[in-house]
Amino acid sequence: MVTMEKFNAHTNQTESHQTLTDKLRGVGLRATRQRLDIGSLLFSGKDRHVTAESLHDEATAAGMKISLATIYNALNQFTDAGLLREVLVDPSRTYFDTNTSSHHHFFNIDNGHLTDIPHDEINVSCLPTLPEGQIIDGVDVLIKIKPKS
Amino acid sequence: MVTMEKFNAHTNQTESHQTLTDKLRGVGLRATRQRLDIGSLLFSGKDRHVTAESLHDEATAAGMKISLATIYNALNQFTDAGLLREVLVDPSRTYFDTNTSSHHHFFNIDNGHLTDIPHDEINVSCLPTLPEGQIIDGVDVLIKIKPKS
DNA sequence: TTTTTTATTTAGAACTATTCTAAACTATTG
DNA sequence: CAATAGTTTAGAATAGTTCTAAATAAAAAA
Repeated sequence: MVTMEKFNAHTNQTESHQTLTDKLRGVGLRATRQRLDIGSLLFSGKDRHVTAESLHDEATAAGMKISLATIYNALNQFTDAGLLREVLVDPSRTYFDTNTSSHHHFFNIDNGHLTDIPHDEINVSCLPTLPEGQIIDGVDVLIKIKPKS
Repeated sequence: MVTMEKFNAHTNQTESHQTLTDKLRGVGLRATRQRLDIGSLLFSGKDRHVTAESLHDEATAAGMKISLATIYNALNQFTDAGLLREVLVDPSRTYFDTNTSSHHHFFNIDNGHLTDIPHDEINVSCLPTLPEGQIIDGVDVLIKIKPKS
């Protein structure tokens, strides 16, 4: 069997070093050694979830020399460029809600304001099968909003 | 018009100092001056969203002497007891996802693992009317799971 | 009651994730 | 190549939160 490059279902193109360079240039970022290294870890076919630290550890283990600050920079730049997406987990500035009934929230990313979405105005038809032996602890829906243009 | 105590739709009882004491005792917490003060700010009828800091500022402005550490303690204890609910916003340990398509997540609160929920396995019928002049920036659904008992 | 036990509060230190700073470095442009 | 504009980096700074251990207050026992 011949060695093949991996096919990426999201970008619809093979992920070689060259296309990674193109990908970075395409979003206005210079194809530096560090970004190529980071990109090679992130965009090699399968979908991944990483934190800055986990990625830094991984890069270090792979013998790549990249500072933690650069990892943070790159992750934020990739996210701004739409190459990554942030996942809301494990909040730092924690908001507490006196309404403990099942309901969800609008979060105004412009001014940080949080407002309730009445329980009956949103409907999560939650069919997904849970991983074996697991049960639901809670469901959070956050709709991030911002001022029109 | 006679002064009336506020009626709380959630607890189905009037919110006097006495019922606040009961409320705290009911969840196994001593009715200390600080917790009563904090409770009087939180549970006086209307639903609220607060952070530890905002509540501390508010308490201080109201002439209450409560340390920030105590505010944190109380908010966490109230939350553990089900009197408050945490809202996921403004993450600190940020997770980045290489899958930028619209999809959501399972978060295993036991071991911190994050897994994708395929796009077609969850459905948010999102009817709510947005506040005037606002548009949607993104929707996050996080289903927190844990091991069966 | 008074005493004893146990929970709570607190200031300040510690911690953790993240961003900032400013100097050294590197890619790109002319 | 030289100039310029973007990038990397170590380390300092910041912010939200938790921890520590001593002082205090509430509840239970006597």
